[in-house]
Amino acid sequence: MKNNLKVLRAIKNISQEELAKQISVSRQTINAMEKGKYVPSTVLALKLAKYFEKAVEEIFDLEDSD
Amino acid sequence: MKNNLKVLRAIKNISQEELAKQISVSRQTINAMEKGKYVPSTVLALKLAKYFEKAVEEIFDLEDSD
DNA sequence: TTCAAATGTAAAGTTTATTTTACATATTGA
DNA sequence: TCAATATGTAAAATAAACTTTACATTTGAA
Repeated sequence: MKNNLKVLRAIKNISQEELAKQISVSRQTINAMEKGKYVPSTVLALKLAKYFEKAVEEIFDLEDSD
Repeated sequence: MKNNLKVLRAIKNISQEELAKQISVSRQTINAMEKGKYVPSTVLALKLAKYFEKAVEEIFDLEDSD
């Protein structure tokens, strides 16, 4: 699964740390997600979607391997 | 986090087992989700959304406790 | 009422998400 | 250039997702 977090974050011009704070996770969790190192929980995905005012599907995308 | 899976499944009139097969998880995973026992991964949420032709937000809902 | 299918649940085990700490590198502004 | 801030990464620990097996209960149709 891939995602646009890095771009969305750039548009809002906030750091990984700031985003982490906003949605109450560690900075490493944000970093790891952006680097595609793991798949977040649905709660996290919904929080990110809410924060960026996007649909979950606009941020996260299934891949053939999923 | 809550969800409508039971209702959506009733509309399509398929069993937990059938749904499990469709999205390649165990029946217990479907059952546990419906019973609110745990939060699925985003991959699973996206697969369910695709299967039911709904947005993730139409199936899953954040609660204050999230 | 009876039988089969569907659902609920539980325990044990495996895998994966997430945290914490810590450090190295990159970037940027003064 | 210097210092601060941002990012990448890694290891160890914990929590949570998910599987498998197994069994009990419910439901619905013949």
